[in-house]
Amino acid sequence: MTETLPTLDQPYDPAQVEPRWYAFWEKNGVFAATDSAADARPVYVVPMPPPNVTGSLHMGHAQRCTLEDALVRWHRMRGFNALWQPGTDHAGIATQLVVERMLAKEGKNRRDMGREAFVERIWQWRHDTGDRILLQQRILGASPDWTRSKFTMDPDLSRAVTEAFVRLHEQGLMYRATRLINWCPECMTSLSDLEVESEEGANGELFEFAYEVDGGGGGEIVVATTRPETMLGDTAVAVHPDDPRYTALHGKRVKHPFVNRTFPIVTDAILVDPRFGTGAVKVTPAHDFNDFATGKRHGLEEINILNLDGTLNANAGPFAGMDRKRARTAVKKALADKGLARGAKPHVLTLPRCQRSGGVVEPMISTQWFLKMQSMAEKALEAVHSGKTEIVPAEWVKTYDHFMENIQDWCVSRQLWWGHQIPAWHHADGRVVVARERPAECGPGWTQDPDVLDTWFSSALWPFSTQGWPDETAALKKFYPASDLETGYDILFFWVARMMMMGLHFMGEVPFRRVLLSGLIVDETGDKMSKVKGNVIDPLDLVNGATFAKMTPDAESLARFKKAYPSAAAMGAGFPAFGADAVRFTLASYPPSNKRIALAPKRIEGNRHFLNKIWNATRLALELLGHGPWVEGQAPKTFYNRWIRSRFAAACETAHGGLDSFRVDEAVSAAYRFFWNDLCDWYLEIVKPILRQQTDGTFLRPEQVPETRETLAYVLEGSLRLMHPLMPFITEELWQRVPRPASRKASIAFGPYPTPDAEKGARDAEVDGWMDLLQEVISAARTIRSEHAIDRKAEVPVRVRSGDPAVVAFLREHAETVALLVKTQGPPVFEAPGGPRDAGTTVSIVSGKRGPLEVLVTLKGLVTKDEELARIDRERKRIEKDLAAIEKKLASPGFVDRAPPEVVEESKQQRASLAEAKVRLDEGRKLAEEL
RNA sequence: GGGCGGGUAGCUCAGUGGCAGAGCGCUGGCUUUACAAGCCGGAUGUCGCAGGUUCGAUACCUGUCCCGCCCACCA
Repeated sequence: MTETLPTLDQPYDPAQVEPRWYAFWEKNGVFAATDSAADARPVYVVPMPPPNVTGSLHMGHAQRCTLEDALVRWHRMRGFNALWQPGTDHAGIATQLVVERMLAKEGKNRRDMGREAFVERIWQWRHDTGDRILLQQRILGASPDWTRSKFTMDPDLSRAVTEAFVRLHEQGLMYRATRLINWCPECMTSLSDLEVESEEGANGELFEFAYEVDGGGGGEIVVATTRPETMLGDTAVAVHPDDPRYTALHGKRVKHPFVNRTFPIVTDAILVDPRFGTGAVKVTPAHDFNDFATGKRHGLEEINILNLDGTLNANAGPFAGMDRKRARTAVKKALADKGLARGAKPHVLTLPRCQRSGGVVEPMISTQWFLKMQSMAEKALEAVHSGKTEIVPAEWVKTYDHFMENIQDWCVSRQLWWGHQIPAWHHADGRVVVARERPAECGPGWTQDPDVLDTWFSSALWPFSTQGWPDETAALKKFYPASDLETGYDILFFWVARMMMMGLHFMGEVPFRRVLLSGLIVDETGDKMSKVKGNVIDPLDLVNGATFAKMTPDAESLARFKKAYPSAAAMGAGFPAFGADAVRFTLASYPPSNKRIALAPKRIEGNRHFLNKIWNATRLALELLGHGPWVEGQAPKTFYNRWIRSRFAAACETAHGGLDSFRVDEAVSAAYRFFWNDLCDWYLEIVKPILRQQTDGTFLRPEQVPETRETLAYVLEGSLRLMHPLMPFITEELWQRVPRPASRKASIAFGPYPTPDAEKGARDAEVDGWMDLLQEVISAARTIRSEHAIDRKAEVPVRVRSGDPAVVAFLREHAETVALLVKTQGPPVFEAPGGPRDAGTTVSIVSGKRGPLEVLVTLKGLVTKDEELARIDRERKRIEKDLAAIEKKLASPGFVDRAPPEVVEESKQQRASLAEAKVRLDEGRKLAEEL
């Protein structure tokens, strides 16, 4: 493989790298899971939330791909039989609406076409576009087992739906009932409670009008309403029993002004709040949930005034045929004409809207199929409380509980054509038969229920319907329950909760062991992405690059877009091709506790730079390593090699902990910091001259070369494996070129993953501590150079003094490194404090655990007296501030007695060190004055 | 009305009962043969506000003010 790879002398270009590897993985069967009982590997299963079959990839999908792929690849590399179950959802209303809109553009509608032709048309469309999203997932590097891909309307999954429905019916949980439901006149279907969204803060008005009291004697009762047209369905006026204003009217009737009927004034303490409005409430049992309940309490008539399309029906008398919106105006005018209007005031209300169409939802009395939820919800509640399923982050448990505890029966029937038709047959005489197939006795005179099931009904079965249920397949045995379910919190009720209930009900076991809930991706200013707002970013535009002109049709929308993404506005004409890895790495870097994830394109750019760093570091390493596998992983003896192995081990530990606890962001930052800050900034810089065997007298350490090569090869190959779940493409590309043990398989995706256990032996706190000290010395000297603007090429004498002989000895050993990284004149000198100090020597104090270190740099002639004095004063100020803080702490009553001894000890040490540092600095100041 | 989350650097966000962090931005220097998509430095914070617990609070508790989200039938 290595021979055929292009050379690395080109700058990293994801477009040249990424497409090559996907086919390679598929060819090598990387994604395949096996349901063979003989396979003894531990199983890891993640059901992918099935995207809408006709949809195209959005930021949320990209996030799903990123997080789930990271978890799946991580397990796969650790030797799990990992199944990421892919598939698509038929998305009932959403799909039907889209196709209806397409038809409308052609001047057609589904009613003219007829059900069969319409459904055929959707199948055709699905056939044309249904794979688009699957291809897009591949571009992101997703690694599900495609051979097991399912669609919710596949024959086997449809069979599972029917089976579930029939069983629920047999068990008395699925029933048909006539009650008030949510109706969307635009979609012309019923909705579940969850599909109704409330638009808060809508501006409406509270309209008041009078009903004449019937039976002579005049008198009236004034009611208030936000929906005046519903008065056509009024069948009572309710007042509070204790309201003295209306006592005289109890038991009387009022006359309807437009239709020929009268209805009672009833007393109801539940419905009526005497302080609100006029204290008298019009009651419309057929079009309001409160009024419906009131009607039941008082035995009121329920008069439906609406047709299914939202126009008024014959019960509306003179207003019949009008649209509900026009009817509202007309009713108000008619009331005014009759002298019954009593004014209106602005009123802020909450409007129920259809999740899909956005239309205002009307409560309507209707006969529908319902699923009893309470007993199922109780089991689902228990499963989380007993820990059978863990919700991560745990803060969602309360939300889950609240939903389950207050759950209402689920209206599952929809008056749509696209979906699973309900397996029930009706006879004209009212008989209903529910069966798996059309029963023989249902001959002529019987018709199948025309309704289809809520799309979420089939989704709720996903963890087991995809594995062959109701048959007892090997896959079902192997892959149920799933291990982790990852999804956005927005479908916790729609999907997760219902899977919990259905899984427990049909399988007698939770559908997954953990639920991992992620935040929602929003624009950079925190607003939800929406086409209307013009702030939607297509993830593939980030992967492949796109001009803003392409993404926004006109100048106005471009301006809106740039406002939504300030950091993108600075990118010029558009997004460069960041590549899938950079997008993924960025999406993985947000902690899941973040409910809203503000997508900052600049952050992707930063991570794209990180990929470049990996690319170039690997180029350098390959140059330093030459050929041949040196990756043995034996414990190194040399200081720097021990240090980088220790750092690598720490990174592995953090990454493992992060991935294990669904803190992928922690794995991301551990990898980033290790690779860039430890490996590139320090280790490679130090090791470069050793491996190049520079012959200028420094770093000629032939005995260290083999071990250093081995270590460099080890951490390089290891860190590529460490990062592979997070950025699969670049790691594969580079891994295929780096020296690696012969035991490795064809792809990095086969692992193994560098585990903390394997690396544990390399952790070395003492080495880490010494390296910290060395880094501080070097930084201090560099800072002096930088502050005095010493030319890069100029060499300066450096002298470091410490009262700790061990420190002096250590630094002497690493004199070459200091010389290299600081650029000293000759070898730096390390000595005990108290020696003479030349005029023109500038000093910086590092006050560490082992007492202060004086870093002296002689700058005679390169620095003025004033500059040096100013610098020393700044440093003195810092030290004084720290010293004051620590003295305050030590002086605070009780600290010495109550704080843990090691904290007290450390503080005392710090105080001593700082105090000494101050003395040294003052000495330095005296000398500087002599400049 | 109930519930949840957030308020930390100019921006996007980590974080911890013991000296406030990252990326981006800003800024000084540097084209040093892995990388200028880079390297070496630097500046920047009443950790929303007020109390409390504590030897010690940005962190824990209470209250409060903003912001966002979810649930709920107030005409």
